[in-house]
Amino acid sequence: MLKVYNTLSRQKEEFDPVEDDKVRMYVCGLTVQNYSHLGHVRGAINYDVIRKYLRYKGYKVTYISNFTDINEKIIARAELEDMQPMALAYKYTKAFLEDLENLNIEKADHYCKATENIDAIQEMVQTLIDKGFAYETNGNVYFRVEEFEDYGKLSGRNLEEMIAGTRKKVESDKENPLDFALWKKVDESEEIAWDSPWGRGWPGWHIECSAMSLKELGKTFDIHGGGTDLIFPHHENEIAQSEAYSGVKPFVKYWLHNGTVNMSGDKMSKSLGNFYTTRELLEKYTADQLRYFVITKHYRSPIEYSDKEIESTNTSLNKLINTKNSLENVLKGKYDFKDIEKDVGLYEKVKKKKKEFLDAMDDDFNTALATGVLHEIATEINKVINVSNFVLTQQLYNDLKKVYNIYMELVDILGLTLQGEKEENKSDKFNELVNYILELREEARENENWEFADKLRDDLDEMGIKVKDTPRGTEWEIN
RNA sequence: GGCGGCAUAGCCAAGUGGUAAGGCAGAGGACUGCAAAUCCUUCACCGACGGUUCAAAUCCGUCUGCCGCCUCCA
Repeated sequence: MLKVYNTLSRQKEEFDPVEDDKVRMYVCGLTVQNYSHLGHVRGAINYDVIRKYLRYKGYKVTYISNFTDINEKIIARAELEDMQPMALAYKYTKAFLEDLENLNIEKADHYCKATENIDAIQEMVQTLIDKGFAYETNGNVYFRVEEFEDYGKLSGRNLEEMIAGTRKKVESDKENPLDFALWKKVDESEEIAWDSPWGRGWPGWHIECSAMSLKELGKTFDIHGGGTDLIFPHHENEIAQSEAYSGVKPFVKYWLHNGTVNMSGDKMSKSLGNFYTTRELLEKYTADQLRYFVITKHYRSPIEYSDKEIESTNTSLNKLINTKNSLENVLKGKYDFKDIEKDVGLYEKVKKKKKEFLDAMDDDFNTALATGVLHEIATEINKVINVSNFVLTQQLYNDLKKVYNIYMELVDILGLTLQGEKEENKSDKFNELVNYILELREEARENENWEFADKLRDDLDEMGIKVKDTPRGTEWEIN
């Protein structure tokens, strides 16, 4: 039974979607004003795994995400880069989609953009005004938070306290300092703006997500995800305007929030400037390495990024890769079967571990625990195939094949490939050549010409080809 | 100041009532011509102080420290 931690109730709840076999989820995307960074990627990886696991559980998952492609930040950045705002938004939208591709993160089923949903947004704003939940003043439209009795239910705040705690007096045309903008008037000189019943302007930040998720997923959908830093005000406001608009509660059944990525003690963010872009990271690390770094921590915990830590998890990941490679080498069938009775019970052990893995995932997507189980499986496999007296029987071969399938099935859920860094460089000719060199080395070893044998190995190593004399014979890989 | 969260070995990190998964680093050993890979062994008085309980890392209280949000943020 799957349990998920719901920010709304602040506890784990049994997952029970609106429709039995379907899951509709919406994940807040980003403002496409710059290249994405690890903070965005962390969330994207978390929800990618969640989506994969839900699908594994048999749900048909609809995954929607968005791009905020018009606001002050985009305009400001466009000026900086001397581009048209729309062109800038396009540039970084494209860049982000490329990043996802390079990270082996599945694309959303549909991405919506604020600028393509102005009509839906305006319709929503107008309805909120008609219902008395919003008011227009001086070309701005604000949501009247006091009209919405549940305001604060997601973030655990109440209006009185918040008003009392308001830091400074904002002189504005709002009735209440906590009222938030649904529609923002913009200066006449602004090239990009839309006409509306309230004057030329832009959508407020929160309204786009409400309008688009309602449009794509309906008045009540299952999962809404985003970073913990979006709980207030963004998601709080989404609830208020969505439920006020539709009259249907709840807007979302399960609110999921992933932790932030910190660096040197502070949240990695564009405004603080302490971030690595995804592109920078991908120059140094593989998609698997970044993903593994992320999923060895629980999705709700904050992560402290450091090069040292990611190097350490890379070593850990290598063990999983090595196990896969060794297993594949065995299954390639170049070993003769010995006709003896020998059941090492590997398959049974791995089946048990698989259940542990799935239990971990059922417990609020505990990928940290699950990867631990994966390591235990790898150790069990290594114990069988990496021994000096390795004997392959038909029965063991069959078991290893089943075990391999389980191993990769679980690895797939996590979205890992366990591909070595440059597997694609292995062409047939290349394989042939390396194997030929290793034959020469084998001859040298038989003649105890260690010097030459080691030279071949060292030279190959320098070219990035690692040679290993395993109990099963010599194997090699690119790294 | 308000709201929320966290504090587990040198480091990272699971674990929410029955005396601590996993990984990195370290130490010792096995295997190897030497390596690499792999395996085995070893490595925690669970921030402090009280309380509840037969039993607490796990529940309650106080304290200390850290983080997020309250302004744009994944």
